[in-house]
Amino acid sequence: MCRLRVLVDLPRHSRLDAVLDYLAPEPWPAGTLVRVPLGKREVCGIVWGMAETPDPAEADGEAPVLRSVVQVLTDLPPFTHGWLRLVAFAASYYQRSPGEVALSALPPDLRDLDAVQLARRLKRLDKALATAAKVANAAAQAGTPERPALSPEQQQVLDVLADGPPQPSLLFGATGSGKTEVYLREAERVLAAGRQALVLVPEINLTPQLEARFAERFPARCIVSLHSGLTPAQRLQHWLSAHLGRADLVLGTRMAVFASLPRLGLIVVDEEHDPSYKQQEGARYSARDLAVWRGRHEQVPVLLGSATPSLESWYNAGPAEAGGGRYRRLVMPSRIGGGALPAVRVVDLARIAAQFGKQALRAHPLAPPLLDALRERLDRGEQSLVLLNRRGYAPVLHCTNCGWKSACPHCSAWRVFHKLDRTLRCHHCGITERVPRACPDCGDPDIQPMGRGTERLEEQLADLLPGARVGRIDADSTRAKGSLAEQLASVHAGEVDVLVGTQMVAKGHDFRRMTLVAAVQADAALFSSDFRAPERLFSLLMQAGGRAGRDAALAGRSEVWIQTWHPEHALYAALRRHDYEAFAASQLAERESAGMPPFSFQALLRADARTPEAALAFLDAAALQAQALPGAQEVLIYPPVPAPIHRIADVERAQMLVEASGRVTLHRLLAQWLPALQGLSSEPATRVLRWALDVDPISI
DNA sequence: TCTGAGAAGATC
DNA sequence: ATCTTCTCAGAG
Repeated sequence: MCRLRVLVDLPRHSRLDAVLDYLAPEPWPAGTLVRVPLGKREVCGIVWGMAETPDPAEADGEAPVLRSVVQVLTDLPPFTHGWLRLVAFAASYYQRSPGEVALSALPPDLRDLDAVQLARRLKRLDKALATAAKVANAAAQAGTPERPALSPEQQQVLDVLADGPPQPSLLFGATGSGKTEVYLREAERVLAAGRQALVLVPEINLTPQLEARFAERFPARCIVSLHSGLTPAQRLQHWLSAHLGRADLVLGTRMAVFASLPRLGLIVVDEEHDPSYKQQEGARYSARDLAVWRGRHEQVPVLLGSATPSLESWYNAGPAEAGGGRYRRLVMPSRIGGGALPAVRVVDLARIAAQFGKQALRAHPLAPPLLDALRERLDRGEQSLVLLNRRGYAPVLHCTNCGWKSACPHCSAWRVFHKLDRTLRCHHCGITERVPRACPDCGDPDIQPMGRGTERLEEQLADLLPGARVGRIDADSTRAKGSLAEQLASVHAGEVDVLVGTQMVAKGHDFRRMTLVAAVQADAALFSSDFRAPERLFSLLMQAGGRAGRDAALAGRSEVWIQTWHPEHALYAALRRHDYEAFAASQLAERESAGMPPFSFQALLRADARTPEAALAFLDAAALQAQALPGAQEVLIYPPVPAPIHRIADVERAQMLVEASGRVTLHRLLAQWLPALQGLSSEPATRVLRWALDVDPISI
């Protein structure tokens, strides 16, 4: 008999570390999948290692009586050492149990399978792969697909990438500069060497088109996707193909960073700046950061691509003297085909108001010159995109008589008016009600929408541009499965002249005949309390601008219009010149003088409770604990504050920021703090509904 | 006294 | 997380 240390899915705050000891008749290597008894249940576990002594129960009666492993899933090769190390690192860095990290990285279906069911699935997978291989072979016979000639910049980047030991690189390439072609060539090199490539994208929506491009380029290869939009069975099949080394290319969202890849040879993180790479619940990991770590430790190149890199990455790719030097910086400033970047026009709303009267601006959502520009596109048969990052008809309704507003009864937020189904919906807790006929407070029937969302903008544009076909793409219009693809296809087919959309259309989609992109209400982010808001705005506008003039022939007359009350703002000035570098430099200078990331490292402790007092009391007590820990002098603990939206679904949320100048300092404190926090949450005086620690938070 | 919701405790 | 045991209020 030997003792196996096994990872099971237990959250960290159960004082066990989610590594439990079990007996097995023979030893199994780390990474082996097993089924073990846990309380009254039988659960999936992963062998983490062998325990030192054979069985302490024999030596001393105090030790727990060990239970036996029920089943070993021998049909599945064990996880690689590299994968296990990734799990261990992620668990310790983000302060979760390795069991939770490991098990939540598996497809849910896999966790429920016993050996017999697994064998059946594997057989079916084998058949499916054999059929796919036949198709692939036939495709390969038909000849190798044509590859576009490389631009000098692409060639140069690829030359650098081919040179030297594997390392992380930041590919800073303008929209339309052909970053995807670089990914394809790098993948080609790696595949030819018999390795697997992992490609991460920020959103599920972006997988189909990228998958199509890879499939077109590598018709003989097995390509699978990995994201939460797959059916459980698909997800298991795709995951298994990767784990068995049968899939050559794995394309997925942040969860895919944990894909088991025995022959991993390359990791690409496309749009690396995108906040979606940060997991916002459970183990709050950054898939981009884990990708970099994984690449380093598996000695595999990591390619981070973006036209507007995160300031963290930009800094890391900067000169070593300035604290960077961690990533290689690769630059592709020009668009493929020599197309110019669209001209950026900043519309000063104050001047428009002076010129046309405030009334005109109130009645019309768009400044008259912008409206003219839209008409111009319409006359030429070109398309326009009008961006508004707010869905629904109006963000709030109000009563003109008594001042009532459509507050959500459960959240500290307004309910949004959706005209299509005449509802008031809270975008935070989801509560949906019919719009009242009259003011619920005073009975006055005159309740009016305030502000505007995409629905209203769509309606107003249809009014202002008679004859134009106005379409709208946002989370509401694409709720049904497949409807986003359908609507995008209709835009591509030229069935829409003016497209209204939220940020979901600003990302990645290629609209060939689009020559105008307008952001009508961008200013809010300029004065947000979140220090990352300007970075996100710049990136959104840059990316949106990248939708315009993708067709080199039309690039010359492509424009980005931005309506603002603050035309002098440095962000817009940099945007006008397409000058990310200047923007980044000014932001970094600001961050440095304020001691904010990337010049410091942060963690955010969040607490949810029934009352704001309880949430704050927990955090206050937590702060006292932290201050008593060794090394606390090197860590800055901010006072607890209510969250930006302090109440959601009748739960009060508060948070407390902790900051240190070094990763190690911060980490040392967190590691000691966590057990103490567990103690706090079991004391009546500081009891909360939930608490969570967010390491490297991206929204504060 | 009985019952059931919710808290507390354990999981190798 | 999930399952069991405990505990205390309110019904019978």
